[in-house]
Parts: sequence; C-alpha cells; structure tokens
Amino acid sequence: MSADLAREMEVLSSRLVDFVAPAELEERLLRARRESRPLRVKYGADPSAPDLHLGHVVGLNKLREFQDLGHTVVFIIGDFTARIGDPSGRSQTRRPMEPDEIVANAKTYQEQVFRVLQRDRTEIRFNSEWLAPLSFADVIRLAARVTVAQMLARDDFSARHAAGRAISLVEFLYPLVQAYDSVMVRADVEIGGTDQLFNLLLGRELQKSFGQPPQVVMTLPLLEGLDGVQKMSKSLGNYVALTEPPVEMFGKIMSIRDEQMWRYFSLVQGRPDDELQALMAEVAAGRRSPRDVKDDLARAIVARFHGAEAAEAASAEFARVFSRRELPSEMPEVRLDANELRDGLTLHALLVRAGLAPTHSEARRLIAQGAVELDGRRVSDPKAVVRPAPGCVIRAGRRGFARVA
RNA sequence: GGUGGGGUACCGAAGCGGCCAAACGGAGCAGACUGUAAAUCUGCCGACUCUAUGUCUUCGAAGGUUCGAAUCCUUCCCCCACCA
Repeated sequence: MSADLAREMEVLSSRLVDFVAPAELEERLLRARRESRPLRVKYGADPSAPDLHLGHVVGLNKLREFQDLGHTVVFIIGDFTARIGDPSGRSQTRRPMEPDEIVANAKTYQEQVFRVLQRDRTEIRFNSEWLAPLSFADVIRLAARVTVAQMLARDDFSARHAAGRAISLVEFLYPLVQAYDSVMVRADVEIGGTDQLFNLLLGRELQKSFGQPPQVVMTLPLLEGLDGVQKMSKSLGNYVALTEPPVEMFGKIMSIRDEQMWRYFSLVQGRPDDELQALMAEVAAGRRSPRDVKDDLARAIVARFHGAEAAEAASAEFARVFSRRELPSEMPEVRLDANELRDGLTLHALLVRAGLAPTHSEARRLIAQGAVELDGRRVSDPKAVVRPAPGCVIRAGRRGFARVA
C-alpha cells in the first residue's frame, strides 16, 4: 500500500462504528485514482425535518473528508417517501407532505448542508426522479429481490417479531427504497448513523442483485442530544440547530454535561483522539477547568457556523449573563398601553404581556418561586401590582428578560 | 372471520365509583449551590386576577346510570397481539 493510500484510509476510517468492507474501499480508492474517476459517496436526507442539527454534522463531516480527497457526494433527498409519509401510523411525525413544502425544505436543507460540504463536489438528487415512474409491477419485481429472512436480519425487526409486536409491510418497503436509491445512483460508498446499518447493508445486497459492485458501508456514532442520553433529534427537542442564533447555540452547548463534551469535540469538531486524551488529562489534573474547555468547544462550533466574531461575542454574552449575572446586551421590549402605564397592572399580567410566561398561572408560579426581578429587585408576591416605568427591566428566571418600552 | 388486550396530562406509565387535576419515572421550569444553561439538592409542573373545603376544562368520542364517574352501562372510533 502506498503511503498516500494508507493516509487516506486512516482519515476515512476515523470515528467509524461499522466499516464494511475496508479492503473494498482500498481497492476502489486505487481504481478511482487510476481512472481519475471520483468515488460516489451517498448520503440520504429526510426532507420532513429541514432543520439540520449537530447530529447531522457527524455524518456530514465524514462526507467532507471524502470531498477533501476529491470525491463526489451524492446527496439524496427522499422526497418520494416524504410525500407518502409513514402510513403505518406508528409515528405521528411522519405525515405526508405537500410538494411545495418538500421543495422549500429541500432548499433550506441545501443551504445548511453547504455549511459543511463543498458545493462543487456535491450532487443533489431527489429520489422521486426514479421512484415516481415505477409501476406496481416494477415494485413487485423489486420486492422479489429481497427475502423476509434478509429483512428479519435487522435486529429491530427480529426483536419486534419475536416479541409479537407489529411490523408494517411498509417498514419492509422503506429500506428497500433506500437500497434502490443506491442502485440508481451507483453509490460506491454510503454513510449513515449506526441506526442505518441495516438499510445501508441492504443497499449492498440489492446492488449485487443488480449486478453492481456493492457499496462500501460506513456508520458513524449517533450524537447524544442535550439531555445526554438520547440521540440528538428534532422530535425529541434535544438538538442544536445549525441555523440557531449564535447566543442560543453557544448556551445550548454549554448546557451539555461535562462528560459529554468529549463526544462533541470528537464527533462534531473531528478532533483527533490523542488531542482529546491530552485535554482530558489536563482537566483531570485540575490544570484546566471543564467550564473553560467547554467554552472552547462552544466557541469553536459557533465559529464554524456563524464566524469567529459571533463566537467571541456569544462567549462574552454568556459570561456576562450567566457567570456575572448581568443583563444581556439586548432584550425584547414590552409596550404597555396608556391605561396600564397609568393604573399599573398585576405582575403576573406583566410577565404574560412580556412573553416571559405562557399563562397567568405559570407567571404566578415563577413569582412565588422567587424567579422574578424588576430592575434587579426580587418581587415574590404573586398578587403584586406594579407600575413599571419605561426602561424597567423584567427578569424571569435565568434566561428570561424584557424591558418596558 | 374468531379470541384476547388496549386508548390516561409533553412522553412513558399507575389508577378502576368519592380522599383524582389524577401516583410514579422522564422531559421541562424555578430556587439554592457552582466553575457553566455541568453535576448535586429542594420545589413546581391543566387553566382561571388564585391567600380557595373555589370555578372551569381534561383521562379516545357520544350518550346513560348515580348525590357523585378516568373509574359502572350502551353505542361508536382507533390501536395491538394471537388463532384462522
């Protein structure tokens, strides 16, 4: 093996959980170079959730590594299946989508994806291109290529089958669709999260059945979300979106558990293991505070998506509001009407007016719990009537601020 | 087609005539603490101008029985499994 190839293999195989099959990748890398034909690296995206988050970045990073070596990313937007939704009814999140909605999502998708990927080495494809023209007869012929035993090889399916729980036929069809995508784009490599392993492998099987060389399969770890336990996902609400404002993004990253930040360093920022070991040792020895290390992490991530300046500003803002308990540099304004200014209003009504509490009951709770301050003075009487002067700062909890206009 | 099991608040899951706005866990929120929106501890967690043995809405839907129903009855809708 040439030194070049060895280095490429080392880069490409970093951070992987599953890698099927390294020898095939070596072979393809060699041939790609010999024939000056870049590899086609497939990645599938679901347009039902247009908000990309840090969890997606884990996979995108790997794609970017391929691009940096001159290869092509084939980014597939699963518009066809999105149009149908998930009719099995077990997940409410997958309702059928309207075509314009899909187009709109696909567009925002692309904007976000190119914060990590190189545009000129990315091919964007919609799978309706080849799925929509299929007739039912075609689908049956396609289904004939895969056996139930192959399907039951998937842990999730066999476990549910064994437990006597339901498996919809559609659930067999969707992996098949994904596998067929691999055939249609002639994927050399496909990348996904560990939860995708089965689907990716089915792509190999189907490609073989179509007389194509089977794609190399790589899976990456699923990044844990803000709760530190479950994978980052939009439906769980434990995610950090790429489009999130810098200050929010920074704060959310600071809120992950200390032990969790190493995962973020590795998976999101792609920091090499030896560097992380050294950093962990420093923290363990008490030479560096975990807070500061996490601040580095948050700054690095924010800088990547919003620029270095925004990252520094976010860090400073965070220190101001949370470490020093000072006021944020900007806060929303509440405009009170003439009557309210003249006669005053109850504090809970003010909180609701300011958008700091969704209901009066909730506002009352915040007040009673000592979360509310007016111009820095805590007010804990839920019945308090106040007549705030213009410019008065209302604080509710650690993060809720508003200023009277 | 037959048999059995289900549908409870953001999620999971108890409750099976009053003590139920509904146990418990998770999520979320707040306070204390702190090195952070870490960890830990404590509290809150349907709404209502609400110091309450208060009012209203909520336990798949609609009716009914009862002084009183998430709990009983009827019909309906939906989900799941097993046997065919």
